[in-house]
Amino acid sequence: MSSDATTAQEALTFTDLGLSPKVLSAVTDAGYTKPTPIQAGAIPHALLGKDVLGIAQTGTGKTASFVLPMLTRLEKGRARARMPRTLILEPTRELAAQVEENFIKYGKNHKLNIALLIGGVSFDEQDKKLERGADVLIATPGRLLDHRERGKLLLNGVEILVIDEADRMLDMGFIPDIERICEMIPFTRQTLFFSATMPPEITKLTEKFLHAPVRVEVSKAASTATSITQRLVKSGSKPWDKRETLRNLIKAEDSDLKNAIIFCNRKVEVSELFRSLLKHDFDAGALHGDMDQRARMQMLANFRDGKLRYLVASDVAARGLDIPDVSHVFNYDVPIHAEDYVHRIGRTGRAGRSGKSFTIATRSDTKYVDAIEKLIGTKIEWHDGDLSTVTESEGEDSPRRGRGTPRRAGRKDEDRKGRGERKKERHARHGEDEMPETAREEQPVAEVADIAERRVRKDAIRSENDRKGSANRNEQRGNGRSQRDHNRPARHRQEEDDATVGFGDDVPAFMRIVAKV
DNA sequence: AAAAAAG
Repeated sequence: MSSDATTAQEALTFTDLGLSPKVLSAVTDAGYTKPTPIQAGAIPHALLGKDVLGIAQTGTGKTASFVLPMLTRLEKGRARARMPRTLILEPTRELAAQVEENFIKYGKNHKLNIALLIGGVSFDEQDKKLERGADVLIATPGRLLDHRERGKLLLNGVEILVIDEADRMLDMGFIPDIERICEMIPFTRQTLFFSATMPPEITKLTEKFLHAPVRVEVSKAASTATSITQRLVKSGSKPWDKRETLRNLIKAEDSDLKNAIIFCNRKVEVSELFRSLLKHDFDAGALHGDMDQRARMQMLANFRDGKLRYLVASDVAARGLDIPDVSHVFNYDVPIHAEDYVHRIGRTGRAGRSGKSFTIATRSDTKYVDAIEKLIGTKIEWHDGDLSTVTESEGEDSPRRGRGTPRRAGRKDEDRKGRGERKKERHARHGEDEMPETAREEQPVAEVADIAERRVRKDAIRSENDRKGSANRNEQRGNGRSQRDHNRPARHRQEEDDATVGFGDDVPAFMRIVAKV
């Protein structure tokens, strides 16, 4: 490590950093004048072609700290077919897409070919972009290696390599892939390496793949602790109890609540809660890794644009996602790993705003709550009395839940069961009148993803209609429906027809229709 | 007890 980049950041503006006029003009147009500490520290060195080790959390302006100097450096030279000039590795598809957006935003004065290589979407378009010659290649590791193995991609022309969120890659078991990829790229490259923390494995990686890096360390966004109000909320431990707790909480917060991310620990819970909220007329979307990629993208976009007020999500959304104005974070489940708590609540209180987080806790969560409090170094206040006052509803063996009703099945269980058996179980559950309404809303992940996807399609059709400004909606609708829809079972088609009733510009009506299903 | 990523 050569030097710590300590500069008088107060005095700095973007014009002092050595960026090209094209980049500066895009930065100005985006409304920024003053670089963040990580930007001020990293950009001058990155522009000189040095390796950079950036230690910074998300939300510190880290992305621009590599995007801006890369754009400046890319102005010289051209990309050749199948030989990208730069490569950015990201741990999740959403983060990769977010980086692409940054390149589009700040690269608007450049003529750049940007290729996004992520899983869950078709190869064709990605192949075409590679063939054309990519100046910027943004990828998740799996899909990148897939392209390489198919011979569509040569990495020996890469001039700049960015490894982002390295510690998260480690958590996700990507390090062997990262090492493989690093070894495919000539060592004459420049490497920009970012991590929020520096566990020993990551330090080893930097020693192996970075050459005399400039270390830029940014203290944790001091705002996190101060601008987020944190509360614990007691709840009975049954799913219907927790859902009711959540609904009451949301309603009580209504006047303060602009929008909220609601985190669950598991994908099935995301699906269940999502459906439940729709049923109760909440303006909700869902996001987890088993959903169709288009649905994932659309849900996130709609939440960002304010078309959805609530986003029920797994930890895929816990880190790094840049959604500027989230007023509330609800933890429907206490995260099992304390660090995840910090990442989750960090989705609110961003950019100097204040935020609120509520964590629903049951008796069995005590030890996880303790671990969180230990990690953050403070006790979290209870919102409305602690768990000693909570009343648990009946257990699973009780008549309330009914005989033989299986406990919530994990995905593996679901997969092992035949269709018929699952159907039988659903029928059994529906026969139980005394069971709370919300307790019945169980639905395999795939089906919810399917619903999500149909919503996405409707949304797409709607924007298409808006764009054309057509007078004849019915005709448009007919045209907009794909062949696949006609192949759907009648019940689904019916839903879709229902859903298009009252297709207005003001109200996303399709949501309420889905809720009636 | 989970999630993420290549199918």
